Amino acid sequence: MEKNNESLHILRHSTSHILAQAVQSLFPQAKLAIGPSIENGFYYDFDLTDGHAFSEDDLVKIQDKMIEIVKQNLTFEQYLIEDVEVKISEFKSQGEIYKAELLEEHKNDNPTLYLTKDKSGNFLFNDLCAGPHVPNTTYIKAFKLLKVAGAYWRGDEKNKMLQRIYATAFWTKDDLKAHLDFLEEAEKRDHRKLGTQLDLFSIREEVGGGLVLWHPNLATVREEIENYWRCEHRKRGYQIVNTPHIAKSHLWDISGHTSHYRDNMYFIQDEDQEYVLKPMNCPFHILIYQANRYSYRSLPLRLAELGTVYRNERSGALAGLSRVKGFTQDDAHIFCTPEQLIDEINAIIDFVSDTLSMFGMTFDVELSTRPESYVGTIDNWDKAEEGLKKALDVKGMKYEINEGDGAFYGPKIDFKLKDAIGRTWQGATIQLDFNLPERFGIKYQDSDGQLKTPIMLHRVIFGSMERFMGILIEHYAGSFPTWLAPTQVCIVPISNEKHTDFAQKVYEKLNAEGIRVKLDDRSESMNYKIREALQDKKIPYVAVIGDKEIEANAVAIRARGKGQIGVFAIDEFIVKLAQEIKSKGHEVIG
RNA sequence: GCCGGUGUAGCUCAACGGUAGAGCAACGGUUUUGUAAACCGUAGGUUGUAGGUUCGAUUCCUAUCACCGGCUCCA
Repeated sequence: MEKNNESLHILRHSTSHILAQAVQSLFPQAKLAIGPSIENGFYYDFDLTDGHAFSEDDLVKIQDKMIEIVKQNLTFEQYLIEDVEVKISEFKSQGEIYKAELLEEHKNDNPTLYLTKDKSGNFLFNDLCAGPHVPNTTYIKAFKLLKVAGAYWRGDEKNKMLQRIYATAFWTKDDLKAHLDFLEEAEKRDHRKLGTQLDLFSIREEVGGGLVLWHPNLATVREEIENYWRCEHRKRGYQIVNTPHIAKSHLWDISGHTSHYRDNMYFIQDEDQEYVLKPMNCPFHILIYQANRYSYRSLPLRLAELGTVYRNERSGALAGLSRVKGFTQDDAHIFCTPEQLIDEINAIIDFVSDTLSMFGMTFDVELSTRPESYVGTIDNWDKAEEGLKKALDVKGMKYEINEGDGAFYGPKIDFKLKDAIGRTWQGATIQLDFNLPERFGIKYQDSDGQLKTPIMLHRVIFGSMERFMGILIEHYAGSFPTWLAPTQVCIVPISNEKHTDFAQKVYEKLNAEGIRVKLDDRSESMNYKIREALQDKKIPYVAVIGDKEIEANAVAIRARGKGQIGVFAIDEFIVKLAQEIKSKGHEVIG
């Protein structure tokens, strides 16, 4: 059997059968649901009908049992189900209701069973499965059970919650070890850990889950990114606006939020007037549009805002900076004519792609279509979905279709960013909306003199500042490039007594140039300060100052992760540092 | 919201029925350093919160808040 990526899925799927066999042998009451291969591993869902919950200890026992089964050198054999109805009732009588349900669905697809058989030809276990599998268990050499989690049968929260065991398998022990090492490495990059370690942000119980306190360090990173964002928007023809945090409920009745987004909204009662804490910025931008008359010549109108919104999330959904209740969207709304639409969408795709590639990030694209709860006519929705598809096709971008995942007012193009652990997060999104302009009755005057309804695009590049920072922290593993680093240079005098005066002058000089610099004149050893600055605080540069440097009017530079890189005249260092900062991520010094 | 797990000093962890201990950080002192952890000392906690069981609770039980791994949902 050739050992490539495709066959790895087969190996994993086969290992999942062994997992099921082990579980049923240790827990005869366990009923089998499904056990597919997934990216980086596989899982199997079980219904432990007696309410027992798999523990860490159980995982060890199950893993041992699997090793025992594998050692028996069993063969996998396919078996065609001849009488489906008989097998369904057999499954039912065994209590295998999930298998029965699956077989019922696949009864016209020539369903097969896979059996594991020992050397004497005894069948030990069977599972409804289309296959294929590895020929026998000698192929299964390197696997590990990772974690237990709850999962709804068929992913529907109306169904029973099953217990899912996540695991992984590889062709060799070395491959397995490499993957486990990767997971460990990813854990170190977790933005929540780095957030504490680097004093970036905190989330306090007293404030509430999903509400972020930005510490000075992360606020600095954000400031740099926002400055870049503003500058880039002006270049690309956007105008920047600001809008309030609350508005009367009536505004959200017009937009449709009170009926389609209610569960996510916070309401504020003020005497007999009800207000809503804004979950989105769009209605405000529409009102700004309404303040003036527009013609086809003056469109597109591009309004951008770093708008802070609040959304009530289901309690289990919150996660670090990735999923919060209060967040700032780098939002924009573009009002345009149908003729301008494709160019506008393409310009946004370029904007997203330019921005993400500046950070060296990769992304996948998805097109999300009409959800169950929506406003507007099917005709408008079809037009909108076609428009987005056309724009993506013109760009030649590859994308997946995500049925029913659009916003309630329009379909969207989503850009999925990967975090350190390989989880994907929605970052940038472009949403095409024929509906809100109609609901608010906004118009423009076309070349034929007629008043027409403009098309509206909602879009974000970073998604939210919070989530993007989370991804950024993990992306850089906390070692921000110089332009973003909260502290860019740490000055370390070798002897406080002899060198601090000069170090102070260097500090003032760098500070006057707008460089984020710190002088470490604590009574600590030089080695300690260097280690703390470079390793713990992940500051890009340490400037060491001693007799020789004072003599030469210079600084000895040590760079994060690189060690000593040389002695620079102070002015030369400043020039190079400024170049590096300006380059936004490209290393100049060294 | 659901399933499972976890909340002990600023951080990382220990003790697990007999009223809490370490390392790092902090603070004080000594040291003044030539390139990734100098030395000594001090202080710091109603063990997330509220109830309950018990002679006695950080430890057991219940509720609640928060976090973690997932599911569902989403920027």
